[in-house]
Amino acid sequence: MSEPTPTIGSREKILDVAESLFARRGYAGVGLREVAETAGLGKSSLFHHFRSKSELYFAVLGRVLDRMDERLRPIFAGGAGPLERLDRIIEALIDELVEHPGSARLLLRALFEDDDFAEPLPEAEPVEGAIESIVGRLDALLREGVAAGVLRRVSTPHTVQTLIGATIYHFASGEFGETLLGGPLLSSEEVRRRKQEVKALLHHGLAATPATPGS
Amino acid sequence: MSEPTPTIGSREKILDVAESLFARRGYAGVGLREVAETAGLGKSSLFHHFRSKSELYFAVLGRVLDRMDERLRPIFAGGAGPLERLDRIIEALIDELVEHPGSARLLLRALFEDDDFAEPLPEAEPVEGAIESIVGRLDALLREGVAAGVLRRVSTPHTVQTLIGATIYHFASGEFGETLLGGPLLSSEEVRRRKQEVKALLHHGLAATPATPGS
DNA sequence: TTTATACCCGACCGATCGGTCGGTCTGCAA
DNA sequence: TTGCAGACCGACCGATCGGTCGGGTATAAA
Repeated sequence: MSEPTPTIGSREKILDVAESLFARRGYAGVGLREVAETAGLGKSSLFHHFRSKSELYFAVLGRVLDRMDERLRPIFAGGAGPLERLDRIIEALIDELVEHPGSARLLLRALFEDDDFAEPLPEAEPVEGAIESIVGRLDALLREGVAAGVLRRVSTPHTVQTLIGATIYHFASGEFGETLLGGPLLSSEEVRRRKQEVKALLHHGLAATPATPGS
Repeated sequence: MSEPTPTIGSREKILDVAESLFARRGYAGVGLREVAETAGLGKSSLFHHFRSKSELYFAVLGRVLDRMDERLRPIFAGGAGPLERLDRIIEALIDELVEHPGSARLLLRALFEDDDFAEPLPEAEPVEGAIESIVGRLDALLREGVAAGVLRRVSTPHTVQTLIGATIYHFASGEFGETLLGGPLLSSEEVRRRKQEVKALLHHGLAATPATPGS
């Protein structure tokens, strides 16, 4: 009676709490006791929904990647030109990172916390597949732009890395980024500015300059 | 007799080991027992050199930042034009990240693991100061370029973020980056390509385009 | 009314955590 | 020869870690 979500949603509540905590303090920095109690449960009840800590972690990561994929898929599949699709991908990616704070940190950590799990865990595979899928489509889009002559002859994997840095790292930078910008990272003004800066860098820095003689 | 560094250097050995481990698994993911034994000591001996885990951590970070500062300072202070100084900063930054693998991950983690330490620790202050100093000089250099008219009227803090992403994130990306590139991140060939890509993006994307009418 | 299932809990397990303590060994100065 | 300080160690501390276990409760099908 008192709870807004009486019984349904306990699993989602755990995922919400775990997403926030893992984003803030990383896999090793979060204890299951804190996750459970923040979600309003005893620690034992966690193991009713998730068999282990790593399964919970990859479930959180999977949910973040599913949201991202759902948002980006129609744009990748859209019929616009490569450069316009790239613009829309950047905007949608940033929108997703802003609407779900923590996603950026969680993803950034996932990209370079591979050493946390020495043995390859089976529950990690769908997550790795989802990352590969999104990154692969982004790389393909860049290749298409180069092939169509609308982008410079850049190394597309390096450009993928640069775009990840320009978006995911930026929104994961937390206090440091806010000190640098002198204000909140997620204000609509600063988000708009970030989109503009990244797109401008892309248009000036990646677009083929029609009048410039090639090297 | 058997040790190459008989007694002198035990502290440095600890710092070396801790740098590698903290870079790979983060602050919370590393136990002092492992640090000590990898350095060839008992755990108790660690506390003879460092009063606490956090003091060790910030000593490691401080050493990384000192190396970086020593390398970048003469370039910042040099007499070259802003654009050429920017090129040299990027090259020197990447050289430093390559010569000391782990630095990239350590620094990236430091930039967004602020939540690991809820209470402000006194030993963190010199580290924060060193970061602010380097970032401040980079920002000033970008401002100088804009003022001199050799750079577009970009937001300099946002551009700092982009450059951090393009350099530090890239060399921190580990297995993910190697999968993306299809080979080792630190091969001289791939390092050379990274420098070239970042500088090209900078020249095409940041340099003022003299013939283009402003918006 | 019985049985099955989902959900949740307190108590407990062995292991590991950061950190302390008392003490040993070595080299050097007095 | 003594004394002192730096370097090092094993044993131990309370706390917390991920995970298990047996049991309690509610709902719904049989």
